Amino acid sequence: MPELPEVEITKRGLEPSLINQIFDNIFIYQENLRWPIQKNIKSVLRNKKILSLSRRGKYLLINLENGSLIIHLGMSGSLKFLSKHSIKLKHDHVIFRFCSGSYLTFNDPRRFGSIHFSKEPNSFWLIKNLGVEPLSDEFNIDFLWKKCKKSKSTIKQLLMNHKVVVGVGNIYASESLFYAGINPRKIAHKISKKKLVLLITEIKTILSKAIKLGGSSIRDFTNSNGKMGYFQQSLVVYNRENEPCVKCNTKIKRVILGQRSSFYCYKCQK
DNA sequence: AGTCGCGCCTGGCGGC
DNA sequence: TGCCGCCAGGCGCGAC
Repeated sequence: MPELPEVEITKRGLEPSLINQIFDNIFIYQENLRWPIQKNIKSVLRNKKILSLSRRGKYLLINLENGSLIIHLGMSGSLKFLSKHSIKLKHDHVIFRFCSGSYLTFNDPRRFGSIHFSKEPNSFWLIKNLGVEPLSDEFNIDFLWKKCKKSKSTIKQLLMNHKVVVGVGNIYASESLFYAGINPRKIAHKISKKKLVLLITEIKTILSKAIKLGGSSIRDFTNSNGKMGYFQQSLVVYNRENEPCVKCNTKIKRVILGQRSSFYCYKCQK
């Protein structure tokens, strides 16, 4: 399931191949993704050149002369660059063809992903209300302290609230709370400033590390080279219910918070 | 205004 | 072996 690191890896992987490509045609095999693909997307993209790629939260932005293609990978989405025509795979919902004869395919078994076009992506409805980037300087103790002070929800739910901070999904929320020694069920405004400082450091560290290692993957994610990420091998609590804690050997617990599985060690995380 | 529960969708897995 | 039912998970939205 792609989180911020996976999207960043996809972006970095695709960028060299996509820069300067000019859209020729778009083949839509399934228009009902998380949001229906807009009807005019073919005409909007045709003959437009790709200038750059960027990322906002888990949204990948393919920036053109006239606006941006906004792609979300949902839970199971992946993008692949193909230098020449190839057989359409199951769940290849959209295939972009470039004038060079190369292709970009959007594959997404669960169809939680989406594809949009916007002339001004920063004010696009899916983007404009997003919180701060966790790897930016805006994600600092003053910011998180203020957010926590006025929050009645648990720290894990606050971390996963994309109006607060983007890109921290279920896996990295669980992992960073473990490293910071904070119980995911702890109410946000009851956590000390000192602990929050540590939490910020751990989030930044773990996301950077995951990007470096090539992204994590539980089941569905493959990066743009088609290789499985291997960060999953270094997950310490996520999906490890009843396995021993790496620090103290206590059995890892699983609880549901906000409809999501959360994993933690009740001895190491207070 | 902040928080919570719902539903979209498919593949994989456990149970019989 | 085959089929069924359940579950995961991102995230916008409506309800409170």
